[in-house]
Amino acid sequence: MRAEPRWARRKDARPAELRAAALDLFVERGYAATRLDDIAARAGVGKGTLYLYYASKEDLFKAVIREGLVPLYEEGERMVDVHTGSAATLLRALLHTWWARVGATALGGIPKLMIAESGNFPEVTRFYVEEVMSRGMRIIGRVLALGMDGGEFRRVPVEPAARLVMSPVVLMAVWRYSFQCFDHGDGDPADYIDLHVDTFLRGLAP
Amino acid sequence: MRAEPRWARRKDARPAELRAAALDLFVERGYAATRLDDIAARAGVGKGTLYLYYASKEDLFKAVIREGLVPLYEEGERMVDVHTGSAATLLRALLHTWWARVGATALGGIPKLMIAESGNFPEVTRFYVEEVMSRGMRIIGRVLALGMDGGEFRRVPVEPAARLVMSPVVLMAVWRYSFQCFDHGDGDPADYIDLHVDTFLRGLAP
Amino acid sequence: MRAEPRWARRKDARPAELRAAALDLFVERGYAATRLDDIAARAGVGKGTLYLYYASKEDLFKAVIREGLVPLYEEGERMVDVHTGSAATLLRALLHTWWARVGATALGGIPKLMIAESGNFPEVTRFYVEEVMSRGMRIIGRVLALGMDGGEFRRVPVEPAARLVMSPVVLMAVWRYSFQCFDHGDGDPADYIDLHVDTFLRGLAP
Amino acid sequence: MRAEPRWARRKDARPAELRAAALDLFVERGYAATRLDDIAARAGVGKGTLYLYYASKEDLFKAVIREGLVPLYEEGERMVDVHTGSAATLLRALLHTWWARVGATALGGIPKLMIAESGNFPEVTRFYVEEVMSRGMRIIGRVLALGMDGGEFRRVPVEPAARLVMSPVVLMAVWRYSFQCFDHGDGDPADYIDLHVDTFLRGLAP
DNA sequence: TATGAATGAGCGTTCATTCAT
DNA sequence: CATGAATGAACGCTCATTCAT
Repeated sequence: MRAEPRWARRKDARPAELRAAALDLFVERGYAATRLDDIAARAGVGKGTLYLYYASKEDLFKAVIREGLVPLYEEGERMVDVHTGSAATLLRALLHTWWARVGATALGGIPKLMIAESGNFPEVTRFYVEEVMSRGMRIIGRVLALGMDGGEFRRVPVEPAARLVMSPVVLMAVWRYSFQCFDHGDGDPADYIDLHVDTFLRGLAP
Repeated sequence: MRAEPRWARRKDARPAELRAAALDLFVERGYAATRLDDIAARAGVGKGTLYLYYASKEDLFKAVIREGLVPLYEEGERMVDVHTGSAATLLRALLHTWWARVGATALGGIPKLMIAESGNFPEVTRFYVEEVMSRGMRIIGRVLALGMDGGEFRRVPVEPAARLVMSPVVLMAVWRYSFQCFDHGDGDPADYIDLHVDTFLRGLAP
Repeated sequence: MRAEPRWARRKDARPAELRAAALDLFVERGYAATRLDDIAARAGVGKGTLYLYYASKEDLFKAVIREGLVPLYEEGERMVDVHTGSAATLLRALLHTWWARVGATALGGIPKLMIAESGNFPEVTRFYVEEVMSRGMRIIGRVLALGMDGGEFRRVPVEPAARLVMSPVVLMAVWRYSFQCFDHGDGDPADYIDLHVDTFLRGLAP
Repeated sequence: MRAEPRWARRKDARPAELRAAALDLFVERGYAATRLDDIAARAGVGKGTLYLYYASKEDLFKAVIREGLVPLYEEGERMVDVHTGSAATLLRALLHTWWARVGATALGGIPKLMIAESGNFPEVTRFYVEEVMSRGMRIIGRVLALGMDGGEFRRVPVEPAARLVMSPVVLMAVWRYSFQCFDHGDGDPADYIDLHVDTFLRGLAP
């Protein structure tokens, strides 16, 4: 009388599958324009099944945001914790890693999604700002402070500078989901990031 | 011997008033979540009045985008045409002007709006990409090319570099409409732009 | 200081012009599907002008019905009053006259219109039934009674027989406005009426 | 061990129930003046349920027409196929049957409905003319030809004669739904049909 | 657990009616 | 008299949510 492993596995995986389907469609069409029917269909379940895992459409949206990026940022913090080389190297690594883990994956849609829906979900927006955005900025800020303290960078206000660092990669991720199909001129994201880091590091030279 | 009937003035001004009200609400809530009732109420007219000027909600949305930024970009092009000083000065002036005319005004919501709704309006997205975004990039690109040709900047690929220039200010405008109320740490936008230009110009020094 | 004759003439003619425009459109599209804008446009006046002559759409509809056929039926009654020849000849003349004056003109749409809208306008339907339909039946009935009294026709119940007489021509008028464009097989209405009268009179031979 | 779920039975029966409710109201008030709320209420379902079976109000209307009379006309054709007695007997039987199956039932409203709405639904009007009206005429026409070929009737043009046969019964059905409540003088429909057939057959005697 | 038929509140849109000109 | 801009009640249609199976 074993439990059925196949079903059990599906049952455990369901929430993540549902969130993945929801994220895809929310990012593509926006929250309001996405029908639960479509999310259910994309996840390969019936419409009612959604309600076994999430109490409402809004609840599903919140879960998409909450479960999305937080784990990755913990990894980012560890990267800074254990780093021993130059701040410049770390900065470059962090941006490339962010792109590989977020910008180039479906998670890259989350910033676009939050930008679009912030006005309608104050509670989850506060969560996103505090637990994701600010946290990311703090990671970058730590690296900048490290470099400035070590004489590697000239002194600039940390928080605005951290925004300068993140802006190009965040906006590239956002554009990727918004204008990619109409914008035929983009080269390799890695090259773009390197150009950005090169220029920024020169700009920060003491 | 009246100068002109009150109505005529209203009739001429109405479309712009309606677009302004629509832009405010579209930016705040997103296209789908904005009710025409609310747009009409904010514009101080009845719901049916909207349909005297725009054939549908979609039509109104398109007008908001189409009539919004194009005139300003023509002005930007003229700024480059007539400029005589250094490319660095021009670049700084363009960004500050963009912020004053777009980022700090209601028009600053248009990038956020297009980011959010691009998936649902391919036609107007194409327009926005071609007539607004690409045009803005071309303006910046001309300045960068100017500086590189004049030995003021080191040689870098123009198009990605133009993106780097615009990213922080565009994203600041987007954030202003999305996360401002939750993000208590931002300083003066002008300072932020100056920090960006300073760093970027140093980074581009030959 | 004469009154302006042109205007005065227009002013007097307006109600009839408006009713004519309304009849055309009511017959073509039905009452509910006809917009007052269209009626006004067809009559060549502004939308508000309609309300100078008729208090509401419903009022206009009632006028269309009330002013439409009544005068013609008075003429029909006189035809019977003054007739001296055989009942058969009179019957044939009445049907041909009805077709010429009603069936073949715009007035032929009134039966279709009343059939369609009777459920929504009980008051005007009662008027139509009593002042138009029943009156027409009474005219035909008088002719039949004349023929039966004179030994020209065999005795049959007058009222149902009168309906039999009118049915083909009324239905032809109705079809003309409903199915004409899809029904390519109809010959000359006059031949149809003659066939009807011939057959009916034979059928009524003593 | 249930035979079948209650829902399945309902699901199969629903379309016919909805069409029946729609026919009643369309006939009573006309297409435009009938609200979907009322149709749903009469069918005992919620408003949204309609859209599970018909894509739009127009679609429902078309189904009402398409599914309404066609099966009956197939039966009519079989009656002619298998008949062996006189054409006169067959003609009388066909009219009485038509009245019993169509004129006296809710289906009798369909001719009224098509008359009223033909202008707004060209496509379904074409269907009705070709698959219902013309087909009915052809059935009657076959009987007339039969009688003429057998020497039972004198020779007359078949198509107009078929219209003469149908006009009184069709118009009686139409009137039943339009003027019944205001027209207090009608006797037994069967008597009316008999009078019609008697007269018409005498009129067609060789 | 999973389903999808059923629901009805909500919104985009239309159009008869009003009224300032 | 005549106009047409403005209005808002009304209706077709959608879709998040429920619940019997």
